[in-house]
Amino acid sequence: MAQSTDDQQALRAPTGTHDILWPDSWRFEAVADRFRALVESAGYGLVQSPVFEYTAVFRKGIGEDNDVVGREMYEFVDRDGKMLALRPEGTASVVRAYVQHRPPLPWKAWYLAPLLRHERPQAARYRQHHQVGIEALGVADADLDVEVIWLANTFFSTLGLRDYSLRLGSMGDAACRPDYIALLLTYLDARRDELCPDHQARLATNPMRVLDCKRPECRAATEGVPRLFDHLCKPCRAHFARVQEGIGALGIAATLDHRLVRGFDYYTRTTFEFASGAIDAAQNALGGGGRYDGLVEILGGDPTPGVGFGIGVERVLIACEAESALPTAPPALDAFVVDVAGGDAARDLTAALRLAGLRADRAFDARSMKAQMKLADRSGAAVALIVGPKEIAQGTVLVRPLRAEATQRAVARENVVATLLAARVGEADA
RNA sequence: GUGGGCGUAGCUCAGUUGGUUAGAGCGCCAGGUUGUGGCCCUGGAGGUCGGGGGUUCAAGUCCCCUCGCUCACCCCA
Repeated sequence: MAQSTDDQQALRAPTGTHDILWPDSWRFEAVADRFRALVESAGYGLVQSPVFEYTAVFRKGIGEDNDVVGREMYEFVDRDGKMLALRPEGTASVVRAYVQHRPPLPWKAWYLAPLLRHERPQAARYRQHHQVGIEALGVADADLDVEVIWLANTFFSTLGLRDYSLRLGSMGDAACRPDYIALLLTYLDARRDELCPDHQARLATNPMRVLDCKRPECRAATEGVPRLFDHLCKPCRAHFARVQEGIGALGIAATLDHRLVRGFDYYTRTTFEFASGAIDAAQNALGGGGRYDGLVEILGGDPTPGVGFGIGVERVLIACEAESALPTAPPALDAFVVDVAGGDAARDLTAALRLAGLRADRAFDARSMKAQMKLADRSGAAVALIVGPKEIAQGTVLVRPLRAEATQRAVARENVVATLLAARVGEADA
């Protein structure tokens, strides 16, 4: 089983991981920045938790009967003999941090975190991906569920995405779900032989997952299955109704789906999932979440309600690409210094420009003027600042526009920074 | 964990029934212009043909194994 990595494969990114190079990395940052601005506008603060935790955090939080914990988690024993796991999911870590530090309630936190799961990679699914998410603890009010869903929806819409949809469901709570599961088991036991093999085996451990099965045999067998929506207890029914009312009032379209059973054990009441219609792959879920009123207690805290979501950044980027929704041009340089007089000017000018808040780069290695001009052009800079022996003698710099048909002109060395700053302000006003 | 497809230059690919020193476009470097980018022209660098074994006078090409990538199932963002 244990295979050693040979020299060749040891020198590439591990299976299912990808380097994100410039300028793609800029798009990633742009998405993250939009998310930060949005959730901070709603009172959420950044929480940074470690990429690894004691294994128990995930085993207890997410539940043992789950592939993410059962067979996909990167687990290891560290040099002190501690059982650790790389974070496969965002919520458990954040809730653990809450339990450990007891910040005042309500506590509204957001995160951007790499998640690691030993899955078989495929289109739009990787062993390391990133999620942005929020978790709000200490509030049972359904209006907070509405706020959370609104934030996810608004994130997508302000990115410019159009082709996505929201499914909404309720998982009930400790008062009504056991009764429903008993009802469900009665129904499914009579049709056990019609289910797919996986779910015949899973009836004992997690019967509700059958509802989410895509196989035709399970679909057919659960055609007339009792719906949890029809068996919610009174408080759950009122909560669900208030959530629907709230998102409807905010103009968010949702499809009620009694088969929406999300993967983690901790969900209670509200669950939701956003899927993109633009992603040309089997994996098209953008993100999802819900309420988890029992999770804090499971992880050792006092009973505390919670609700949140996680959104896959890579999936959002794929959707943006498919819908041409995100600008792909990174910010360009303001100036590129071409120095054919020994390099002192390039050294000093770039330092001065950067200190003034301008973006500036230069060539090295005393390359030919032609080579330096090519680099200047390729850099995307607005102007080339040319310094040769003649300019040194005159104390000037040639400012040559690269993006427009305009003539170059000599500017006194000490006025270069001010000239470029003025030009940039002029552009911003235009 | 299961199944399908694919591995030739940094990238996208060609390579004819096995037959000389393995090619193109783009990109990169240099020159054409001894002070000027883009367009054009010329030249150059860059390849253990994923790796190993086998068949053969001869393997990028055929066979086996292996590694990797990729798509799908399971599951998940």
